Amino acid sequence: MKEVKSSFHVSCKNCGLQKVCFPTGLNREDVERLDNIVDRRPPLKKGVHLFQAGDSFNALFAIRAGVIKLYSFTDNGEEIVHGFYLPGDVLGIDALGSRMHQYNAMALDTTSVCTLPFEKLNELSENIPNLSQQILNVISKEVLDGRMHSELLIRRNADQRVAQFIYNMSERHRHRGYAGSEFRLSILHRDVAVYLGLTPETVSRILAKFHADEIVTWKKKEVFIHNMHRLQDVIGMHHECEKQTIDR
Amino acid sequence: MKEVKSSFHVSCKNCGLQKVCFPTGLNREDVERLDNIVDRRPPLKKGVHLFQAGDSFNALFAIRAGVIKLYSFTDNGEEIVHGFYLPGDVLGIDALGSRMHQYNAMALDTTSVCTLPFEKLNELSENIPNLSQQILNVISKEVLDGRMHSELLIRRNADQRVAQFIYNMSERHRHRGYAGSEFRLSILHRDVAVYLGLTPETVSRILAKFHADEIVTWKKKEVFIHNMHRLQDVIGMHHECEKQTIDR
DNA sequence: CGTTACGTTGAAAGGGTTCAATCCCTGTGG
DNA sequence: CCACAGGGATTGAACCCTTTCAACGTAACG
Repeated sequence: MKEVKSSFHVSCKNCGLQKVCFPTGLNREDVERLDNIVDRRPPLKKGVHLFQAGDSFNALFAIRAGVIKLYSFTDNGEEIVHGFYLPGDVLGIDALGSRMHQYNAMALDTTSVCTLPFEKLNELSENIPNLSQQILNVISKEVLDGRMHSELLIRRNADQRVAQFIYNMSERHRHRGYAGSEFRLSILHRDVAVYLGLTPETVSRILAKFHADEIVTWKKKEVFIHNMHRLQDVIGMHHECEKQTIDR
Repeated sequence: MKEVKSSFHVSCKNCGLQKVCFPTGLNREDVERLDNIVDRRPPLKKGVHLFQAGDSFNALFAIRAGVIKLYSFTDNGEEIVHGFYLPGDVLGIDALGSRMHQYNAMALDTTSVCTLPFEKLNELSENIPNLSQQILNVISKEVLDGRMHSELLIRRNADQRVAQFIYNMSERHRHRGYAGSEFRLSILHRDVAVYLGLTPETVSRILAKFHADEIVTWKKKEVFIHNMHRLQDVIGMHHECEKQTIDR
């Protein structure tokens, strides 16, 4: 092992996110081939854009560390937050049709990203059948995510939205091998409010209530879920069986 | 011309929806090849399901005539309407990842559908480069549609939602070569309400107001837009330039 | 011609927003 | 090292839009 790679040069093979990210269901050899087309760059600093609406599309991006906010603006300049992308998530699907990014992607914290040049990915998928299905999976996740977001906005009151958001984040962390009841979340309450279609004031009041009720505490950037059971009760979940992988 | 084909046997080549549907950007010969894999069946009667959540996925569907409602239910049994599919629209994207339909698709009126077996479509797309991009376009449209739905739900009040819905329907009809200011819409107000995250009562009141203000009349299944300008004003649109293709 | 589901209209209640003041954390510069 | 600035978070009170509940009207279907 003669080359010492810095942390942002971890290969797919050695990446802990394989189960969440792209290579799911690929064999060792194919992961190697995927690895060869991946372009890794120094981390993005907080507040920097990975891409912006109007940028031409060249590649999909897989998050290795950090958080990315995908957002846009309405005609009258109000911000819309479409989602938050965690390590293992794939970003850039919005540009697949028009070959131009439709939304803005901003790092909310120091964020490392793997770049997957789309042309090379396509060439590769001609030889790796599982890969094209994998691409469909990633896209499909994006579609379902949008639908779940709509569902949240239509049929849930403010309490339920906030509870569902925290619960989803918990599941996503758990799915990545972290503790589901205690994690760091570098997302402003303000951004969560916009994502949930609420005002920052409302979110603040609800978090205060959850804290007082000893359900969840979210102070600074640390989330503690004190009572998962009651959190699920707020959402209206039936919690017979513990498992259920909801992602983004 | 020795074989007389009934109306639901129109070939892609002779279909008026080419610009809206799949074959966009394919040459004459490729359309022919696509045509050969398309499976056409007798129309679905009102209330019949094209597919239901849990059905295994075999094919994408292109609407030739009629309307399809895509919907599901929340954990506590409330209906969620994800969208309405008009002639030229492609349905079934929700199943691309899991190979199983996630939602229910019901005909709201007598509806003709072209079935595009997915395996055959994939084989074909290996030889027709434009076709795979075309598939991406269709998927991408689905993603963007979901995001636009969310945007509607987050940042618009009831008046604006109803106005936007009618305006979008108008654009979609216009895009298909029909009059944009006067069209038939076989969608229950109740379903629109669910789609917009409102109650039927609210939608009813708003439509009454739009009628009284001589902006839009929607009685029975006929929509008349009396004043497109004021409709756009309700939405908050800037209407310098008339064009802008918003689809679904 | 009756039944059923959809649509309409009214009045009251409630959940979330709005507006405004204050607090608090972080980062910056003296 | 401390003071200050600025953006985000918090808290309170009034308001308003949408929902809810209930009653009635009406269109479609057998």
